[in-house]
Formats: sequence, C-alpha cells, structure tokens
Amino acid sequence: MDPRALETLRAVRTQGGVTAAADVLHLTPSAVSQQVAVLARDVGVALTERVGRGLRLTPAGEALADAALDVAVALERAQAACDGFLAAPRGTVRVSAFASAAQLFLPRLLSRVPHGVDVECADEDVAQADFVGLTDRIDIVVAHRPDGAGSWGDRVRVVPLLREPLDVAVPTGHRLAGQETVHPAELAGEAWISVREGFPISTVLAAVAAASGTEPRIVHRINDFHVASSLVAAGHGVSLLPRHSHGGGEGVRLLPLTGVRAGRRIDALLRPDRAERLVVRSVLDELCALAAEIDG
Amino acid sequence: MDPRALETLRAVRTQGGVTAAADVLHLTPSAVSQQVAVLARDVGVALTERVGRGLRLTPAGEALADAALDVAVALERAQAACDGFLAAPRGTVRVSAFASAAQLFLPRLLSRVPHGVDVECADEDVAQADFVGLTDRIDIVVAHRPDGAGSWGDRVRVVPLLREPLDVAVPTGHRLAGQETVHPAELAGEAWISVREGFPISTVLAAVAAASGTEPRIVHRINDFHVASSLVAAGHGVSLLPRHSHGGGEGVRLLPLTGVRAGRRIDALLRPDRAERLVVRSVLDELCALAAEIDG
DNA sequence: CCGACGATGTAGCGTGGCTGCATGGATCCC
DNA sequence: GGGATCCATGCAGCCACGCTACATCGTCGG
Repeated sequence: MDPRALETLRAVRTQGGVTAAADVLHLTPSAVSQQVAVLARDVGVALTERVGRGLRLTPAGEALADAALDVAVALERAQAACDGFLAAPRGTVRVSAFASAAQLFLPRLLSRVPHGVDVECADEDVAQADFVGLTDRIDIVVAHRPDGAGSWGDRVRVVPLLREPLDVAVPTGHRLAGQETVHPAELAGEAWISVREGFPISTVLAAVAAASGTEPRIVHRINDFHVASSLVAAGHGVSLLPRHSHGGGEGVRLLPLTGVRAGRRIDALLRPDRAERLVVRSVLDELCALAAEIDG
Repeated sequence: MDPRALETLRAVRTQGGVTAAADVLHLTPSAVSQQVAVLARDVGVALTERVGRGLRLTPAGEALADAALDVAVALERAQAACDGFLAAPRGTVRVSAFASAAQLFLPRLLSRVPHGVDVECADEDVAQADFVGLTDRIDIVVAHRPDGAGSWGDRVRVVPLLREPLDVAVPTGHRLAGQETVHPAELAGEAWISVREGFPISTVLAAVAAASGTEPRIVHRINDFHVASSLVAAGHGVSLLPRHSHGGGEGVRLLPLTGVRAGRRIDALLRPDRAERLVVRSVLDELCALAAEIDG
C-alpha cells in the first residue's frame, strides 16, 4: 500500500486517464499503469476498468482513491508537525489565477510574501469544469464561478476570496451611458460580447438575458477582458465585465445591474493535502488578507 | 516521508530504543537507525537525542511520531476500503491474553471465528506498564488493570471487555470458610499470596489491606493463579483471585468481599491502525460478544 | 578497568520501480 | 470501411534505494 501509488490512483481519477496522470506526476504512462496494477494486485480487487480506449475507476477504485486523500492529508500533517519546529515556513508555492484575477491579485501578492517563500505564478484560464483538475499541478488555484453555480465538489478545499459584481459595459457614446444603473429590460436587442462556451461568465449572461425575456444576441466570444473592453469601446457590442478586475479601459462605462443579481464568486481551490503544508497556508493567508483589502 | 520510516519512529518510541524497535519490526538495529536518520535529514530537524547509551525522541520526534499514527490509520482505512469489496474478511490476527484471561477467552474465541480467519494466540503475562508495548507485536492484547487505575494512555484504542470481582480465596478448612462473604477487617494478620511487583492485582491487595487498617503480610509472590490456588488449598496463605478465571481448584473457597470494591477490568488493547483492519474488527467483535456472554 | 550493551557508520548485495520501446484495442475521420 | 491516431499495457534493462553483516565508538555495571 504505497502512498505514491495511492497518489497515482487519485491522479488517474482526477485527470481522467493514465497518460494525463503521468503528465502531472512527471512519469511515463507505463509507470502509472504499473503502479495501479501492483496496487490492484495487492488489494485483490480490480481498481480500474477499460472503457473505450480510456479507463475509469471501479467502485473499489473510487473508494480507495477517496481513502488515498486522507492518507495524503495525514502525510502532509506529519510533515507540517515537524516544520512547526523550524524557524519560518520555507519552500515554493505554485499559484495560478485566471487572467483578470491574476492581474488583480498576483502583483500585490508577490510583494507581500515573507522571505524564504517562493511563489511561482501562472495564469491559467480554463473552462469551469477544469479548475479542479488544476489543483494537481498547482497548490493554490484562484478560480471563479457564477453566483449560485454548483460548488466545486468535496474533493477540494474551497476558500472564498471575493464576490465581484458583474456590470454591463457600454461605450461612452451609448444610449444608456448616461444612466447610473441599468435594468435587464433595457438591454433587449443589444449585441453581446460573451466568453467562450463553458467559461464562467457565459451562464450569467444567459441569466441576465432571461430576465429581459429575450434570447441574447451573441456576436463575439472573447475571453480576455481587455480585448472585450476594447471592442465595447469601439462600439462593437456590450458586455458583462467584472467591476474590479475588468482591466480598465478608455471609452467604456460600467453600469451596475438592477433587478437581477449578477456576479461571480472568486475562490481559492486547494487540494486538502496541499492545504496542510505550512508554506501554502502562509501564502493563502496573505491572499485572503489581500482579498479582504480589495473587498473593503 | 516514507510511512515505513514513520512506523519505525513510532516503534522506537514505544519500544524505548533502536534495538527493541528493530526486534518488533523484524529488522536489524542498523536499518532502524538509518531510517530515522534519513527521516531526520528529510525534515531538517533532529528527531532523536542520545541519552546515556540509549536515546529518546526530541519534541519534534514526538510530534512526528504522533502524526505517524494518523498516517498508519489512514493507510489501514484505505486497505479496509478495498477489503470491503471482497466477500468476507480474511487474514490472520494475533491475539494475546494474560494467563487467566487466556484460559477464559481463547478456547471459546477460537471456536467462534469465521472461516478464512486465522487467529494466532499467545499468552503474554507482563507487568502493567508493558501491555501497551505488546500492541506492536500483537493485534489484540487482552490486558487487565485494577479498578480505578490510570488508563492505558491515548495511543491505544481500549475496548472494555469485562469487570471481574476479586474474591478472597481461603482453604476449605479456614476459619472464614463457612461465611458467605468476608470483610477486610476480618482478614487482619492473614498470610497473603500476592503477585509479582508491578503486576495488576498487587495494587488491589494493597487497597484491601489498607481498608483493614494493617500492612498486608505477603509471604509468597505467585503469578499463576493455579499455583496460587494450590498453595491456598494447602494452607500456605490466602489470596485474591478473580471470580471467573481463577482456574478452579479443589479445597479452595472464594469469598466475595464486602465493604470494599475489589475488582479488575479486562480490556482489549489495540493500536488504532490495527483496529481499522476488517479482520481484526471481526475478531474483536467476537471477543466482545464472548465477554458479554460471560458477564451476563 | 574491563566486559557488555546499545547506537551508528561502511561496504556490498538484492529488490523494486522507472524508462524506452513494442503491442493490442478502440475511436475518429475521410 | 480502412487507415491513422490515441490510449493503455506488457517487456527488457538499468538505476537506485534499503537491507544485512561487520566494525566502531561511547556508556554503564562489576
């Protein structure tokens, strides 16, 4: 019952395959396959079953993968118990954030981390369903989800950072630009600039449009808010942009929505075992404090 | 952070030394020493310190050993999670009991265990302080302690099996043999047959004697209740014997004590990680049921 | 002061796990 | 429908890690 093999099994589950698991574990697919084979032989139950050209975990495999998480947590706790006797937390922490949050958080986070702690940043913008998978490669994943969307599941630790309202961005010359707020009904017929399918904000737009009673007319799908903002400024449509992290832009006016609650939640996602590491905790604490500052 | 090394560290603590730990782990002292050395190098803190010609754990070592227990528990839970998908629990369980409990429990326990489960019995009669250490070698340790004695510590799981009154054993020709019960005051001046220093019942005798107001006159120290019973029968003294497991004897009469609560508790001691094993649980359940039968 | 005990280094061997490559299915797409 | 592709899995070979055996050093008892 090798913890490394258990970790490998978990990776196979979360990454959805041997090859993908091998990727995050920095191993060859062969090694991964052998590890789960040995594991299955040890416990005497099949842990995986072929499905198509891939595989999935059997119920026993699922149960073992769940238990593997507790093993990993216990091991990290053991490590932390010793690190507590050292002077200060040291080590490197990998942090990722989707583009706009990266701009909002990462520069200020980097200037806050104490000496001896290395923070490796990355901007990872993935579809909603893929944020959790990132936690295998990255210690702290800053992710976002629309208000009221389902949670991230019970296999990751979720630390809420911020709730950010989504405003309607219109060009300064727009017929609505003079208003202080805007109601969904006033937006019927507008040309919308949304994000790619599956990305967090797209469902919010659908909800806003539903409140206006009409199907939204989406003319562009742009993930980068800077680009979207520029397109809005140039009069190519209106868009939903986050109030704090829209990336700023000339020629654009943000109008808070009334009559409908539109916003996104920004959460930090961590694997429970990684969350036990003292270095990770220290960086996470800074991130939370930073979020509190921004919110306040 | 190898779980095997963590287990080794725990063994060094409970067994009180490298050599003793190597013994229960079936390793050479050199291997044990190397494992803790590597572990200490990994975490960057000294885990042990020399004291005399032996060693003891540093505070960090203690903390890590505590955490190691949780790791072991998590690993066994993982194993159990898979075993739950197998038909029935299989494997071998080592059970030990002190002599009189061995006679009381083991024969009936062996005839109760389900097929596929091997129970390896041993009669281990050790001093009170050494019962806990046995759990490193043996899955279920049946131990006893006097009423009101301190607990076994928080590093072992304790399952109470039975409370057994201790009666005064007198020869059938004794002046008190005709009575139904006996009071401590009536026992002043008697010659006592006790057990070796440090063994569970000796403190109870001290308590009984204290109730009679006199120092007990101990003329023999016999651990085996059969031998003690024979000596009583032959008129060489009186003794405190457990009501159910005294081993039977001709020419001896057991008188319940009044005015003082004299008894011993019989507990099953398990390492928390071993307690997670399904086979162990099944045997333990049988043992509890057996104890309930005897008690009732 | 010598003998015994207990922990710790060192050399050498064996085993276990990983890489690289080849194989066997299953799916996609033209 | 058939070739190309992707994915998991066997197999040989190599490397490294951990154990044993033996030697050494320090400490306690007689």
